[in-house]
Amino acid sequence: MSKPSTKPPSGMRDFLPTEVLRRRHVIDVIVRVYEAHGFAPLETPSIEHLSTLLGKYGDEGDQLLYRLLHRRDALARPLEQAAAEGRTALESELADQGLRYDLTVPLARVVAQYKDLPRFFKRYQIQPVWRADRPGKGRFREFYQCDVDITGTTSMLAEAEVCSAVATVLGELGFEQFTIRLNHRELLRAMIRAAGIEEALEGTALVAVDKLDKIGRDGVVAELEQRGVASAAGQALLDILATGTRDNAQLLEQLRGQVDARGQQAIDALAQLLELCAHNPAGAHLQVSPDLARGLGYYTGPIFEIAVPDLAGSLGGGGRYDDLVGMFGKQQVPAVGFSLGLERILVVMAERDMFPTQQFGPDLMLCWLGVPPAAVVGVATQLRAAGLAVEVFPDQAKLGKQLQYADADGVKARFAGILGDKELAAGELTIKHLESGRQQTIALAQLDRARLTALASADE
RNA sequence: GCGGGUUUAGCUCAGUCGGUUAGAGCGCCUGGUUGUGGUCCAGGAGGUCGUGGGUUCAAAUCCCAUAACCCGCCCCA
Repeated sequence: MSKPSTKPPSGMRDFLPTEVLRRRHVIDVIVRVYEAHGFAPLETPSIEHLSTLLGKYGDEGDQLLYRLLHRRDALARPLEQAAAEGRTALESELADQGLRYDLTVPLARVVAQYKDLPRFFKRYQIQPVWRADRPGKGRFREFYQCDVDITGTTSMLAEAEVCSAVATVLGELGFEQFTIRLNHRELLRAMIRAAGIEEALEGTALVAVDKLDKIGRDGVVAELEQRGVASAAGQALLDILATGTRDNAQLLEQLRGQVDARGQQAIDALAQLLELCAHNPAGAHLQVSPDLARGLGYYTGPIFEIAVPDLAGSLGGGGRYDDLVGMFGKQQVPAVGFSLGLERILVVMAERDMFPTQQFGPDLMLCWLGVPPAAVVGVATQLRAAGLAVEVFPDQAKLGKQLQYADADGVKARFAGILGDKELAAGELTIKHLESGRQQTIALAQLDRARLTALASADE
């Protein structure tokens, strides 16, 4: 029998210590900023009922859901049944659970389930999601999303708050050039109506529009035609979308003249959001983008997407979804949210070398020779009680080997503590600063974090 | 799902026209005698050459298939 592969499955990754520290650095910033905006943490299970997940993301999304087979008898029964009937078992007979595809749908489920949540439920959620997608650059089958959402209000203040949160995060991480592209689902619909495209083709039109910056104007017209949209209507739609100017207010006014009353309402909403964001960190990054469509099916109002130069995909996206909670219960609860893609952020930060140099490794590696192991354990315990992060060298070895290990890549203790029979007898420890090599012997009782810090800075 | 590329030691990679025992650098281990690492010196371990077939006296090298990974496209965070 051949040995199992030691690689993780395609699109999934192991995170070794340095990588975990980088991820943690980013997550720490996100948590701090989200909490500073008044969001509370939420966690939900990795697994949801398929009925919760299906039909929320569009056909593509349904295809990409990881499904979990029934266990034991529940799996065997439908297989036997189908075999007896001379057919293949249906997917729906074999699975009724799946891995979550995003964090928005679980939130909607939670809001529908717990009726005593605050009237405005502001939650953030940082957890992995799974998509049975083909992996690529910055694209994985298991990846983290970092969502902020506000439920219970249709106020544009909620949009402004989630935009503020993500813009602040990116700013604190060191991103300067990023754009929050902004559009409105109802404005898109109005533009499609104005172009004379029938309502049944609205969905396909949206998908095609979303590709504008990739396949170009002719490509979109071709794709629209292929899917039954008359060339003239396609051209008309693109003419509206091409309404172009960098100035957001001016752009909205130009669009206003081309759409009906409902479209104008959407424009009013966007104008109001821009006005609010003029007073928060998002304002400087917002760019009205009539061609922004976004794939997910559940958006109803403003939609956002974060673009940075030199990354094909986005760093995150979001929007308003006033009907999603209602799909789980009788009550309609409006909601808006924004999601940051952790791995996308990490990919760009790695490319641009945006990580601060991170201190890791213990404060002190306890190296010992000629003393009983029980004494080593005792000293380590005493030092930890004094607030130091202490690692003990586990084996009996020459002092040189112990020091070498203490300073090795992936270990990187700041100090070595040398415990020999002399130190033990005197109740002392020889402290060696590994970077400079300087050392001195100090009474154990006097060792604490402050003393070590003083030792380190004395060397500089 | 489509096109292109890669696959040889833990890592980065050489390997000629097919030719004996497959190499280097880094890393790792041991030693250079006592309780002091990073430099230096000497030695050592570690490879089914992605996998399976084929051609050949002989295959890391040529041919076919297959898998994994990477880069584009599509789609998304």
